[in-house]
Amino acid sequence: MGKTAQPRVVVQTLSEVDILDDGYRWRKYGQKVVKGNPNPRSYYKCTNAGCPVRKHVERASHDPKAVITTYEGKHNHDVPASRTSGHDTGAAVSANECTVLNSQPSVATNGIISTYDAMRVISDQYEQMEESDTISLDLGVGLSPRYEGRPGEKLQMPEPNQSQNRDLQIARPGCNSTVMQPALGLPYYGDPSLGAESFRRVEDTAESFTFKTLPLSHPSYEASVRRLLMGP
DNA sequence: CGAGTTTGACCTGCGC
DNA sequence: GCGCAGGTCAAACTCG
Repeated sequence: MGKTAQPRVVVQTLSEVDILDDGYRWRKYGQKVVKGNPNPRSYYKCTNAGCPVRKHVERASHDPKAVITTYEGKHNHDVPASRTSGHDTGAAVSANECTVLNSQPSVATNGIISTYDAMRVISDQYEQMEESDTISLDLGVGLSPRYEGRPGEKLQMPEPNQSQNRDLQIARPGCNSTVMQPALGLPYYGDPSLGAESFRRVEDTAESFTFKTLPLSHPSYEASVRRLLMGP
């Protein structure tokens, strides 16, 4: 009973880079090939002294662009100063309500939302959740180079299913609008070795969140984050 | 020179 | 009880 069930956050990102800048500093401590996935999984610890948070990062087996990052534990410190600039996410969510945010104005610039932002929201949620809760985040990152530098442009995703994901949605289970949408064009959801497994767990463990954000031009990802942090 | 990564070995939990 | 798979450790190495 007195188990230290750490909150778990699953972030699913479409990106060609697997390192997501969530504002914290991480040290890699291992890498392992897991069964059912040809891509190795990397293990990271937060480098902050005394911070127990760990994360592992792996690519979905059938979509090289899909990166699944799982955070375990909760940061007991603030984000490193060099990475913070007191930017306002404008994405505060009431933990007790079903909320759907559109990734627009204050949250996203040019339809871009950063993992950092998402994590801030998640962090917020943490505060209100019991331990052992699991949060699922789904960050779809716009990949097509053709979007880059085209703010305000209507984004036409090659795959129609992805275009449905353009909203950032936060939903609480217990509300009937819980957003658990395996169908939303994320192939790895259907992969028994990944999605199904983790989501089954989500279901019997406790509450879960699904976060969907979209367009994010990955090569300029850091720049985007910086833009978000510092403003134009 | 220090911080971070790489990589193989080791440990542990779980299913058969 | 055994074997497999996932997770962690730690020494060697790399890079800024």
